[in-house]
Amino acid sequence: MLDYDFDESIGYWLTVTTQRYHRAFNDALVPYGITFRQSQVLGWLALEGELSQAELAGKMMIEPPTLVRILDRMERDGLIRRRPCPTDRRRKLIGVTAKAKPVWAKIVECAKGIRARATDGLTDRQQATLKKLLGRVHQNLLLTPPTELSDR
Amino acid sequence: MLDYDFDESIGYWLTVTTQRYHRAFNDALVPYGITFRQSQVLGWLALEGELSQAELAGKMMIEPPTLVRILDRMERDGLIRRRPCPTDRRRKLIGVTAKAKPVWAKIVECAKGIRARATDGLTDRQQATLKKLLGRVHQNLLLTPPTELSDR
DNA sequence: GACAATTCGTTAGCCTGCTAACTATTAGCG
DNA sequence: CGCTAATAGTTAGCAGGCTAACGAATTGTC
Repeated sequence: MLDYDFDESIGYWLTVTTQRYHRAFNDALVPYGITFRQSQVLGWLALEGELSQAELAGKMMIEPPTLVRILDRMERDGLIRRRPCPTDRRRKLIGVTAKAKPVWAKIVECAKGIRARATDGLTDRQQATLKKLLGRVHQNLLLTPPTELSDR
Repeated sequence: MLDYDFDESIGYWLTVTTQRYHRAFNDALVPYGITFRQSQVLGWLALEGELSQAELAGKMMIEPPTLVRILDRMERDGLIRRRPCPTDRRRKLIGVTAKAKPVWAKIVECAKGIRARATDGLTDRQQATLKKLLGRVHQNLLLTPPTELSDR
């Protein structure tokens, strides 16, 4: 039978919990017409000011091609602006528009609500533990996979 | 500024860790020509035998339309078979093909490897804690969102 | 027995992930 | 200076997530 317990796997719980989290977040954002990833873009821009696409992709831990289409939609909806970098003609600087600013205030409320809901019943210590354990798993998986004898 | 610490958010760690996990899993499965979700389908079928699509979607915690395309690809690749249910003409029973069986043995090895890598440095107690905390977050987010005054 | 409500699988349309490959530009080095 | 290498953004193509809406079949109810 070669059975393998998905229920017992960390990966299973990681998957279903994250899925649930994103769904809750996206549902909460529907009234404002944006998505989880779009809110994250606005979040980083609010924190850091203008960023290039590569920098933003780095902060969000996604690949640049993934970011391109997220930004395309946000630009289409008038939430962000792409501006050519004055010193490097390859780069484009991403900035928020005036239209996005009031949206951002709503998102912060939303995010706090979801976070509170997600961590309901968990003590501060437990939340810290959860983050620490997730951080360790993340770190473990960042390392290059143990391919037999890297050939370079 | 209305800043909101993505770094401090459970959602951030959930997102990046899960992404990393899926990427590691998919990378490891490339030699066998299948993906994480496809391996999960084979896993549940190995455990439970033939299942309808609705049952399978329930086990995998995804929506039926999402499953349809996953199964389409697996059927195209000859890994599974859709068989009309003899007692209910709406249902289709999903079963693995002979071609899929040797693949499944490989997947189990793979999955164990990834799981070991992900949990490297974590004690059994810490792994249990992680699963318990994830389970609680998942449970919290399953509840219907606190929409103001459900109107029915 | 007939009609309404429900369930099953599917399709269409949207958003998000990835890799590979391309163009344009900049950086590095002989 | 000039050529190679690296970098920034994009496109194309694939896989996976969702909701809304549909036809076919079954269930429930009067």
